[in-house]
Amino acid sequence: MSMREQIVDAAERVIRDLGLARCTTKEIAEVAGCSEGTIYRHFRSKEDVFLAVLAERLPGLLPVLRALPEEVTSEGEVRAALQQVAEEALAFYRESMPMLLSVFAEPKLLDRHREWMRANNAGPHRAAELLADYLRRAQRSDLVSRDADPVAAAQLLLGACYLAAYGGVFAAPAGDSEALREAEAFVRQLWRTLAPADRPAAPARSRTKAR
Amino acid sequence: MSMREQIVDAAERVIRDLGLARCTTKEIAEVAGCSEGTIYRHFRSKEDVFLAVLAERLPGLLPVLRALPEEVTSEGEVRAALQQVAEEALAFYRESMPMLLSVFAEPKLLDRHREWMRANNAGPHRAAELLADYLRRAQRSDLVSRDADPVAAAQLLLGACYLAAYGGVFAAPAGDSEALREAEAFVRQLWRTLAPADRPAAPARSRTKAR
DNA sequence: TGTACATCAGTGAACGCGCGTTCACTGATGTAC
DNA sequence: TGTACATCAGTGAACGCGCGTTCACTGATGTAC
Repeated sequence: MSMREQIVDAAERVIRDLGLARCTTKEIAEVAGCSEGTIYRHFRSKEDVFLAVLAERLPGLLPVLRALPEEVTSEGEVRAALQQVAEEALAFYRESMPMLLSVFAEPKLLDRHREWMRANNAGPHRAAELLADYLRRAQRSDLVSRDADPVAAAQLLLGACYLAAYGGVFAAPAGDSEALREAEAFVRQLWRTLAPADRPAAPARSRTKAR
Repeated sequence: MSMREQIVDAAERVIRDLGLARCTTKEIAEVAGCSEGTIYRHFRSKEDVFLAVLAERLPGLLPVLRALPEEVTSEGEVRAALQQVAEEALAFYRESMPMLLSVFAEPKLLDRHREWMRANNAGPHRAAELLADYLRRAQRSDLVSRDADPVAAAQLLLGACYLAAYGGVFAAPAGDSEALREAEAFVRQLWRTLAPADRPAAPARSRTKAR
């Protein structure tokens, strides 16, 4: 692994362990196993290191959403897709939370990160858009009610995952695996409350049977 | 206004304007119109000033949720209540975002804030609980479908508001009033997608009877 | 009322510390002939 | 192969700066007699 990669890795770890405010060049160098001077052989400033962490080390949620199928063929598929999206979203938000939130403490860093996100057509709004697109396709195939607002539904699902992740990180900073499993189980149930509104097509049949 | 209040006000303004990382004792003193020494007549440390800001200057969302009526009498009432909750939640999250998020940059501060929240029985989970309680009461009065999971529904609604607020702050840090109005209009529509699942009474009168 | 003293919010210069950044230097590696 | 030189990632001591915090001091206000 190149020195540059080691430095970015180290910065990420320090941010997670000690917080952005305590992520100093000294600390990064120690974890990376190099001198502070070396950092400046690879980056113009500490801020550039942070930007590299944000750009290169944040797990992506968008790829998952871009991979949602073009053709929607069955109701079960929609259900499974929503469930998977919810799980991935929760994992992503939990993973990124410490870094995403810290950035708000330093407006200059936030500005540059925002600019990068805009240039790469990323950001929270894109996730909702992609999921809404999928729901619209499902609507066209009559697998989701035409009454439902795809944008609102996407926002509801992703928002619930986001809030669950935030609540988890807020309540238990360390990797509380029990709480995490609980949240995962909870998120898996979300579509049950959200979906009935989206599936009036199959109401009589499946619903009477199921209950 | 006492000097103490002036200092807390000043700290809040500086955090909003410059970010937590740039909120120094010098800056606070300048905005408060006193010397740096004066801050230490009223607070033991800078961290204590921040905690006072968090405890005393964050607008409350919980009071709104605690004010939800005990008795639920009509379907229109539920609709109006959900709409109001969504608007208040969006406003609260937008308002608090810069401070709530910054805290994650400084784990020590986060720890103390969390402890305070716990002691005061507050936090994100409480909001969802209170809203879920209300939905349960509505269920008991048959104004919301018994099939709906109140906890999930509460999480969906509040989560969507939270994500909308986050997206807003992320996309436009300054008070972009147009984007804000857009988000408000959007949030006002959320219950339309969420509620049908909770109100089988309205769309198909026969269904409630059937059960 | 006048005098002597006590109290205490507020001052601002000074402090030591830890930060991000610089730079003259080292030494391993590559290249020309 | 051996020799002379160039390159460049990495070093670590040193720098100046801005930070949070301290403390001897000021001066307005209150109180006792």
